[in-house]
Order: sequence, then structure tokens, then C-alpha cells
Amino acid sequence: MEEVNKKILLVEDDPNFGTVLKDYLMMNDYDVVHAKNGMEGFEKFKKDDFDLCILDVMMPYKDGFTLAKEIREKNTDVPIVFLTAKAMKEDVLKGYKVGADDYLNKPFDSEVLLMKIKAIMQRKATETISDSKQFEFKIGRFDLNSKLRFLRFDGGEPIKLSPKENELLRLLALHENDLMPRELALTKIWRDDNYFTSRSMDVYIAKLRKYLKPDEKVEILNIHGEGFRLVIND
Amino acid sequence: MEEVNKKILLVEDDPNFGTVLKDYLMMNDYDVVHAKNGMEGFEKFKKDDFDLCILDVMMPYKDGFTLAKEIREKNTDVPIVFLTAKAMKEDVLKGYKVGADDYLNKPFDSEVLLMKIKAIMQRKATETISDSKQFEFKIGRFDLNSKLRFLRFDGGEPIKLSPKENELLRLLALHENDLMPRELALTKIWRDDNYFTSRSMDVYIAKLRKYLKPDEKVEILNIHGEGFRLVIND
DNA sequence: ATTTTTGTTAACGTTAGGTTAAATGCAAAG
DNA sequence: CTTTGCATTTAACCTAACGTTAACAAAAAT
Repeated sequence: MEEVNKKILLVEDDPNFGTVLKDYLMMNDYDVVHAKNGMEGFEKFKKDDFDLCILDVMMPYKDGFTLAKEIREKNTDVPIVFLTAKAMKEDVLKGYKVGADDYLNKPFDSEVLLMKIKAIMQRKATETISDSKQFEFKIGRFDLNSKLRFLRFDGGEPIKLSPKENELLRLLALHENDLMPRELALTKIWRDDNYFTSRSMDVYIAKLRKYLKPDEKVEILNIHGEGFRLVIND
Repeated sequence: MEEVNKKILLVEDDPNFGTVLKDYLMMNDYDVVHAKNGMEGFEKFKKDDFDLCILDVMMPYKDGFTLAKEIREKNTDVPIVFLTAKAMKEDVLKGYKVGADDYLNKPFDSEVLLMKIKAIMQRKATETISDSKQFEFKIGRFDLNSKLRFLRFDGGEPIKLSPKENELLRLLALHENDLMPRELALTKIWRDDNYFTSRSMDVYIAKLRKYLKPDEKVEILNIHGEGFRLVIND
């Protein structure tokens, strides 16, 4: 299973508490980016996609609420959890007004935090509305469905594709008739560019060529030292 | 536009507090059904469709957690908020385990409760786009009634489904011919995603396949590492 | 001619999934 | 309190799917 960790943005100005919390979350299989103040938090938010934001309320220069408002302008969906030193009613209300998903009073129990995070992530999971059709390609007489990972010839029996086969063919299709650089596939699919991953990719090119054989108008050409090219001759 | 009030099930054994809270909520344009104990709460829950359940934890005969579990068997979606007298860590954890959406310590500020309710309803509103009243499905020659938990072949004798069987088949049916991600089922139905829940799900897939065998046009396909796909071939 | 890159096939190790059965948990009934 | 009858989890064993690596052949570049 290609399990990708959930990514959390943690904005907390207290360096001790922040580091401890970050380590605790990372121990529990979350990827954590720690920003030391609101300004930095917003910069980091813009540079990446997060599954959850945990914001300290009391911070110098830019407090948690202001930061939350900025984040909401960029992204209406990302869950936000506030941390606050004391249970001030006004604070709590203000937090919910900017669309907080939850609220924690310091000091809080770390296990409780974990459960809350889990609950929030689960809520998000249910919202996953299947998005657009950026996953279907026509390749000569073939249909590639990249979401369901199959390739069909002339509307016949679909051939199942493995994740790597699928990703590679999808990349080629995105560059149809054009160069698909080796390096691109290696960094995007294999996340590493070395001798072995490169050979592995060649193996997958061979597999794809075999699949595509039925349509003699479709071929994968090599551009020596550069990459591959999916061409459709008509 | 005919604005219909949201319906809240309030289960609280303290008659004074319960009545006050009920009145307060009704003043704020919610329809409230007040049950005085867990037993009565479950009866009323079965008789109606609620947008939110507010459950006191400490109640005679049937406590809030037990009631929540029963409610969850009938309905995996309805948001649940617990009320508790003191912030016992065990209680909080137990609450999240049965899928609580939030948690309030008595005495709490009524305005805070209102904000939480609003936040929860908003979340639900975004989820409930298409997902609204989908409890009956046609699956090839089968009929699935997800509310009564039975599956019928060709209008013959209905097969009773267990809660988990039912939820899983319902999720598959909601994504008919499309990918139903493993993670979605695990977080929605099992409320946890680990090795064992994952294997448990595989066991249930096997059970469903057995049930669906009579119609050879219906099958549950696996997409390796991603999830399952309920397909109806015609 | 020699080196580097690519084509192809097969073997291997690892992980995910299929299936069945036994163990556990739980609530209703005795 | 014990028994019974589920629903669900855990365990065990097996097969299928995947990806990597090695080995050797062919093609292209130098």
C-alpha cells in the first residue's frame, strides 16, 4: 500500500512546546511543518497542500485568528484547529466564526488531540467528491482510464494496469506526440533518478509496448538520452 | 423558499436542565425532540430523521455511549455531540471512538453550544450534496434496502444483512462502477485505518461476493492498493 | 572499436488480497 | 449467573499482483 502521511501545518510560537508537539505528531505518522509565527505560517501554507492546520491563538505580530482568516481566503476547506491558553468565551466564539473545526485549551491531553485529529480527518474523507475527468485518455483505438487503471482496446475487455504502468502511460499520453523526458517520469513516478530506477522504467516501457501492440498505429519511440515519445500515426 | 428547521434529538435525563436547553434551542429555530433517557432516546431516534443528536453521557439504564453505538448502527452519518459533567479523559476518548463529532463539558456556555451546532450543520451541508436520501439501490437483479438492511434477489426472499455488510455494500453502491477507496470505507465504517480493520474489510468483501453470486453480471473488483469497484455488466 | 544507452525476459522478494475457520465480544434469553 | 446466538475480529494459509534487479542482446553514440 502506498500509504502517504497526512500533512499538518503547526503554527506555534513557543519553541519548546512547538517542538514537543511536532515530534509527538510525527511519532504518530503525520508529516508536520512547524512555523514559529503567523507570518511564517502563511508563507508555508501557500507553498504546500495541508490536510490540517493547528494554530496557536496567541502569537506576536499575527495572531491565530488573523492567520486563519487569511488561510480561509486561500482555501475554504482545510480544517483548522485552534490552541489557546485559556477558555475565553470570546475567543472560542471568534474561532468558530472564522470556521474553526475544533478547539483545544492548553494544557491539553495529547491523546485527546490525536483523537480529535483523527475525527476531523475522517470527516474530510467522507467529503471526497470524485472530481473531474482528468483521468480519461484516447490513445489510438485504446481508451485509458487512469483512475480505474485500465486500458481498453476497441471497447473490448479492459486490461488491468499496475500503478506504475498506469502512471507511466498517463504521463506519455499527457505529452502525446511530444517528448516525455526520462527525468520527468523518474522524478514524478519513481521519486528518484538513478541507474536502477531508470532501468526499471525501461522495463515498464517494454510492458506498455506489449499492451499497445494491437494498434499498429500507436507506438512508443525512444529519443536516445532524452526520453520517450508516444506517437499516434494516422 | 420554504425554510425547514433542522431537527435535533436531545437526550438528557435531568428534567430541569433538559427543558431549559430544549427551550433555548427552539428559540434559536431548531426543532427539538427531548427524550428523558437512553431507551426513550433510541425509540424516538428510530421514529424520525434527525440532523443532530445531543446526548448526555451520564444517564440511568442506558448511558450516552451505548445509545450512540446503537444510533451508529442505524445511521453512520448523523452527527453526535456528547454532554458530560466533567472532563474525564477516558470519557472523551470513548466518545471519539464511537464517532462523536464534538464534546461539551457541563456547565457550558449556551452560545458556544450554538456555534458548535452551527459549525457541525455547516459541515454536513457541504457533504450532503448528492448523498441525501440514498438508502435504496438497484444492483443488477438485486434490491438493496439499506435502511431495513436487506438484500433481495429477483423479488424473492430477502437476505438479512449485518450492519457492517450493509454499510459496505451501500458505500459500494453509492460508487457504482467507480472506485470506492479502501480508506473511505475504513474511516467511514470502521472509524480507524489499520492492518486489522483492513483485513476485516476484506472478510466482508468476501461475504458480499458470496451474496451477490446469483447474478453473474454483478461483481466486486479489486483495484490493487486503491480499493474496490462494484460493477454491473450489461 | 568501445562505451553508453536501450530492449527484453526471467527470477525474485515483498506486499496486498482471497478465503476459511476459530476466537472474541456482546446482548438477549433462559 | 450462565447459556445461546449473533456480529465482528483475529489468525492462518495461500494466491495474485507488483516492482526491482540481473543478465544478456541490440542499437546508438563516441
